[in-house]
Amino acid sequence: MNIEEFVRDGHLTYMPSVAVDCAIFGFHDNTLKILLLKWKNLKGWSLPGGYMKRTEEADEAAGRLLRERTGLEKIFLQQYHTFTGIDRTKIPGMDMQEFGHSIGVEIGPEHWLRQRVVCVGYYALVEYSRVRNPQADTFTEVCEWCNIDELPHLLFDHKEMIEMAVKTLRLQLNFQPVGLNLLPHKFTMSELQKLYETLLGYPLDRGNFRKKMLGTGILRKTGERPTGKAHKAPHLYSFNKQEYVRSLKSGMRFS
Amino acid sequence: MNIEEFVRDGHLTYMPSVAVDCAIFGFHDNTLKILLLKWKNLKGWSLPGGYMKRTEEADEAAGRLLRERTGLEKIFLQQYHTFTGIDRTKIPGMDMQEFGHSIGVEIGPEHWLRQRVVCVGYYALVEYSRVRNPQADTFTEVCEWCNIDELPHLLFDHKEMIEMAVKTLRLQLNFQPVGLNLLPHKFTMSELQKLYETLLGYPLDRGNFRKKMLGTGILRKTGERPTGKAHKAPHLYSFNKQEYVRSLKSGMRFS
DNA sequence: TTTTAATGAGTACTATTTACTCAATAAACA
DNA sequence: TGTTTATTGAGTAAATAGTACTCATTAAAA
Repeated sequence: MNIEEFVRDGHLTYMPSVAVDCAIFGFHDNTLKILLLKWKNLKGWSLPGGYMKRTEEADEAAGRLLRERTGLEKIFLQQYHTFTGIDRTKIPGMDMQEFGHSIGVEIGPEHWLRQRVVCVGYYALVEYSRVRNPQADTFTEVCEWCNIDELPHLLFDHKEMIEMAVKTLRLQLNFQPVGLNLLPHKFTMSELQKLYETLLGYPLDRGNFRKKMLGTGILRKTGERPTGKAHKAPHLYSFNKQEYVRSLKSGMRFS
Repeated sequence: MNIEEFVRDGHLTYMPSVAVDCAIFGFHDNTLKILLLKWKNLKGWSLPGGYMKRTEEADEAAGRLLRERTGLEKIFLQQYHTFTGIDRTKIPGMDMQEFGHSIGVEIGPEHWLRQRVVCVGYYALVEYSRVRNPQADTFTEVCEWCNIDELPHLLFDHKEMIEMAVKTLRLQLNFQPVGLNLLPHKFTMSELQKLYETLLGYPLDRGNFRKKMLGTGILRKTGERPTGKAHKAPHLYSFNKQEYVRSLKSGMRFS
């Protein structure tokens, strides 16, 4: 669907007042990253998102968006909050009419795009390296990873959305398979620790982290020890998924 | 707004595809209770809920509903999930036309009430005794407390909604001021323990619970010891709200 | 060959949790 | 009126978990 079609007939396919936005998290170079879109005619970035189709539920809409941006299927995806601010999509200093002109279409006063939109927020956890060529959408020109603590200027209420998503991710660390979904299949103990430290926001004792992690039984030694880097080669681990999920049910705890 | 007005012009006041439902919890006789509505023309019960006004945000809508049913203001209220199932408001064996006739109004095929509705779910915690005379709404005839494990037949997707609300409440026990909002101002240690046991779903050791609770510093001895009942008179406690909120930030833990 | 920085493993100490015991007490009972 | 009963307040010992370390090992770099 191109822009003209979307502006004219979008309301036939989509619900005009319900959207889904998706905070897609990745972990790389010991840093939490998020996938953002740079808009064509607005000076700012946003989360990937879009209207909900009339024929789909929110989970499906979020999955579709994730697929469209990353090409990935069957990704860990969680609804975390619904945003309903009255003027949440308003852009300071620009009205919808102007925006229409900037993209070359007419958006009259009764146009369906003028309706108030509530937005169901999701967060997704993806393995960073699997996202090869993230795709922008109709209204955007760049889709790329941004460090979570070096965010660009964000449009709409997306700053608040990201803050809330990160906060939720932190709280869910002991109840959701965060490591399993953010790390590659094989990883070192240090990488796992760095992920926890990044999300918790404070350092952990190396020996105790190691002891506790191994104690939970959620890790499997692969036997490999990747050489090539300086110093002693670390073991490579992978998750014992069954045991991980079982552990989460009673709630792990790292402090 | 009466039924005729609502059916005819409701879409001018309300967003036709966004609603809010509210799981209102109370605690009485050592039992978790929820406030439910019995419908006039449908054989079943539902959560209090309603369309979101065009001029209000979800939090405000939930607050309004809570006020309309219970008469209470400034109640602990938390969004917990948004429900978007395609046929979530469908009633097996009855279509909207029939329903319209049953309440004496005409609901044609293009009527605004036919639109798909997504629903933002909230849960509220109220002090049971403060709810004196819960009020039914336009479509319902009874509004009353039900035991959480003796639920009547529920309409729409409200069984799922309640289950999810209870699950959320359990998970939030250590992060939200659940005791503070569900218990009366003054309460005994046993009552507090019963609340925790009810929500957690398993018994706790009395001595250890007491020791830990007093250790957190969130309780204040009132000095009173209510007499009149059999056996040794227990102390009455109230919450030290500041300390409670502070404790929750780092997350309490009862297992 | 030596140095360096990181890993794997372990240890002593502290704090918390768990599973109990026991005296005190207020109403109910005989 | 004295005794019984159920419940409360308080405390303890043992087991478990968490904290702050040390130290030998090792692979690449100097």
